[in-house]
Amino acid sequence: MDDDRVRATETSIRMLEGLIDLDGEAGITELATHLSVAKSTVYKHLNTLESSGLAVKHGDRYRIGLRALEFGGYAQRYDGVYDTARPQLRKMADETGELANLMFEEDDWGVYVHTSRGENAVEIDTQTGRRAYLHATGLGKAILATLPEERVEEIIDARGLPAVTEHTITEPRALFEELDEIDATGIAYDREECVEGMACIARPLSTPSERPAAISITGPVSRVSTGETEESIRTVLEQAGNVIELNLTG
Amino acid sequence: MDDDRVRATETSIRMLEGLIDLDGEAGITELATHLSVAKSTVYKHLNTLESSGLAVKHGDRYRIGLRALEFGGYAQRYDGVYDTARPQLRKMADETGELANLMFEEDDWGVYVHTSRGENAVEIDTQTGRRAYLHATGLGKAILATLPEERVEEIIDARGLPAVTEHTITEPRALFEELDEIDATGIAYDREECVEGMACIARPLSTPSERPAAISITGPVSRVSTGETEESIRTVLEQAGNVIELNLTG
DNA sequence: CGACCCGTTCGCCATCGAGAAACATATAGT
DNA sequence: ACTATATGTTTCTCGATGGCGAACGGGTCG
Repeated sequence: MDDDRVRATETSIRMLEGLIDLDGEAGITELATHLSVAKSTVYKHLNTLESSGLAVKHGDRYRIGLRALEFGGYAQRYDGVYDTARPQLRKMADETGELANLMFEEDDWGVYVHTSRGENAVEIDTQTGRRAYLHATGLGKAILATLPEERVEEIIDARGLPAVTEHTITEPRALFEELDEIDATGIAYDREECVEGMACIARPLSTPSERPAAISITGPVSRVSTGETEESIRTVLEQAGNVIELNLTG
Repeated sequence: MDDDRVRATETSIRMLEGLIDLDGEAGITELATHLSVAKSTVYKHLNTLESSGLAVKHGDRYRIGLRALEFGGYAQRYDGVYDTARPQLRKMADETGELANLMFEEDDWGVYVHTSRGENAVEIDTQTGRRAYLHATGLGKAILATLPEERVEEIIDARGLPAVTEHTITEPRALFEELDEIDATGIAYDREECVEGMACIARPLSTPSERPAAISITGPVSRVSTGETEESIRTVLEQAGNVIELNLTG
């Protein structure tokens, strides 16, 4: 039965998604045609969203409002992992000069929750809140490695194993093998599986929170994947991870 | 007429707010009694919110989902100010050792959009997305100083001038006087007007974006408000602000 | 084992969300 | 200057649906 959902809420959310599709900003007619609904419907929904701060009106154009950020903040911080990890990410970024990331698993997705940029950090899009396939990033694989096999199956069923680049693992068999190895070594590697030319070294976090998490360092293959730096990045990850885990259990 | 709003959407949003009220986490019955609506209603709304990622179910408890963070990210970044300011905030934090903040005005509120912590940064709550009265913070006053008088009147009408601490400006007269001074000097001070014991030095940002913004350094009165450091913080703010403005107009 | 408490399901009804079309207002074209 | 066209706003109508209350079923605690 589809009767345990509220359609009006769903369309309101579709409005927000529509705004994103239309480069984050749209007028009423524009959004109405994009979503194939009546103008008056869009009008009422945007009005409602605006009065709660989830949308913002500027002239005749609408955008997503900062209120969403407030809600997001609660999602981000409720278990303390974010707050604890944040200074460590910064330290990681400083020590390596690269890009440090924190990811949570939620709803079968990997969600980038925070990033910290070192001096030479690459400029790739790790916008806070962005979702990524768990099997296609070092962070995601690190997370998957901590989950029971059935859970991983579930996630595969839900999201599939699409190829994000030509190096992405797309075979369940291969994925499970790698997860075993990650579980054994405690470190996950990603060599251009997520972004062409980029590599990523990740480490799962073992926290009291029920929300799976991982941290990583990302950079160009040329820098991150060479034996020497790889070694030092691993220790940076290890230390930062230990500190985070200690702070959370202590 | 109240007919140009969507009630179902409003109640969905009330559910999210309710979750916050209940310490970020609640069961269905709990939330139903808190909001004084039928259990089945809460059930349907949370179900809907969950399937879009705005809520997350863990066992029988619901929380706000990280999807909100994704939406918030778009609100944060659409005009480029956030991305441009971020590295400068970090620099400000490093150079002063204190807490650096970025605030936007939206919907007559001041919204904390990013913070960067220096070595000695105080641990106060500047959670991303948090809203604050514009008249009661250095950041807010810096923003108000850039707005036309009518706009400031509007904001006062909408949000009032409540006393946040005993030092908060609560008289329109006094506020406008200070805004004039801020406008003349380009710097806004806040001495315990927002948080007891804390001072804040802020500077408005003049950007191509129609969204008013300001940056600041916050710290204990004892450190921030003494002549010498105050001086150096001012120059740090000035420089960072210039760089941001230059990057955005260039 | 029974009394509760919770999430879930069911069925009902007045409400209200959604659409279509008319209206108002601004901008562009000739 | 005056259409023509686009947009946001309003109105109206109708069927769907949101919200309720009550019943169900599965835990848990005494």
